[in-house]
Amino acid sequence: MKEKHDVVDKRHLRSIKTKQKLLEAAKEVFLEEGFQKATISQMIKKAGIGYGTAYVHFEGKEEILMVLMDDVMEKFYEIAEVSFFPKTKEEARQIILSQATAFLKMAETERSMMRLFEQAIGISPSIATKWKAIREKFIQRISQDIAFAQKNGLARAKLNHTLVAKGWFFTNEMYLWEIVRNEQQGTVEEIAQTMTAVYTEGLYP
Amino acid sequence: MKEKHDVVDKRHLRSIKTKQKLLEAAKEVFLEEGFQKATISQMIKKAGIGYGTAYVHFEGKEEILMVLMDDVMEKFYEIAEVSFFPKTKEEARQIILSQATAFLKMAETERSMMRLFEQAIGISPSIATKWKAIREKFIQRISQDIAFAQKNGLARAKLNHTLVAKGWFFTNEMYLWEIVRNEQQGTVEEIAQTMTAVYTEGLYP
DNA sequence: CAATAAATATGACATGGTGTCAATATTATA
DNA sequence: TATAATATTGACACCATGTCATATTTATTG
Repeated sequence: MKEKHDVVDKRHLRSIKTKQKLLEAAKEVFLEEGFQKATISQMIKKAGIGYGTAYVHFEGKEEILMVLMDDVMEKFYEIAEVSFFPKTKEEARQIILSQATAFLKMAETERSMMRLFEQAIGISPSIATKWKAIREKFIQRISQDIAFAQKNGLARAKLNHTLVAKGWFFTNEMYLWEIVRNEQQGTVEEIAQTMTAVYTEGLYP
Repeated sequence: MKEKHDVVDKRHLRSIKTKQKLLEAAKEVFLEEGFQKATISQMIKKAGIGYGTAYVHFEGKEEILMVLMDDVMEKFYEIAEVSFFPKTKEEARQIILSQATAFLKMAETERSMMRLFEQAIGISPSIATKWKAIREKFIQRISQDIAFAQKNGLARAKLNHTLVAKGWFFTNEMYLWEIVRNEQQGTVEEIAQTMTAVYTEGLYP
């Protein structure tokens, strides 16, 4: 006798496959058309399923994109997790630089998805919330790092660490979008280096 | 005999008044409903004009908001124009601080309009372009100021002034939106002071 | 192995917004 | 007054959305 929890119902399997077909088709349509212009009709046509079926699996375009964004999100969270225990200003600079570089590199490797994301953030509150969570995560993390450096006498103690963290992340984020849009001048490395230089000199005496 | 260029045609006047009525109604609807939910039907109803009339005067929602944004835009441009000829690091800090404060104050005084603007930027490319122009203006201006300070030996010369300018503006801009959304912690003054402290310490040796 | 139940898929339909355009009304000019 | 130019209008065609009664497929029961 087969174990219930290991085997998937034949019909549940059908459901999963339909959902998968839709997700794949949706991704193509999103990338071809952008978030606004993409329609459910295009997706279901490409997936070879019925119109109403899309609404069985998702509440609408937004939710479909939310799911598609999940693995990109995961990568951002990984970057945010990097540990930070510098003993010198120079060590701090290096850690910060490499984290900033990794962050900005995401814009290049995930450009097409991030482009979609940017459009969607402006349109869909639920997707905006998703991005906001990432922002919070980074800010909280950076804030913590600054507090650590301040306790160790490395960073200027009079500065409000939360405000500094926000400011630093904001610069990173805006550059991220700029790179996503392909509007930046210079390489990611150059940008990261310049940003980091001003920031570390500003924060560490 | 009346001068042609001084007198407005009676019918042209009618046109202008209709347009004006529409703009006023549109502003109300936009503020009540937000950019997305606002519809032409609501606006023409409130303005007491016919549906097609809206499309005679504007190409659509976007263009209406563009016009409504113009005076806010003007104020931003004024802030960008402040002259910058510091002779000491401290003098620079003060000028930068007051400009940053003025910039962030805009978020408070024009909150409702800026909120609309933020939504619209995500949705309408033409409005995004309008904002981008402001951003360019500021960045160009800041960039110039940094170059000036570098020439006078006030600012670290090795830094790419355009990249630094962007980074600095980006922090300002993101805080602006945060304040617009009413999500900020602390007062505008606090934020401006902290941002400016890190920035000037980072840029000026 | 029916018969019945449960889960899944479907597309026609109602709704609501957009932008257009032929017709109408108003104002200017001959 | 007749005619031309300008401005306004709302009905209409179009398109996307989300819902729902119906159909189809799979599971279970006696």
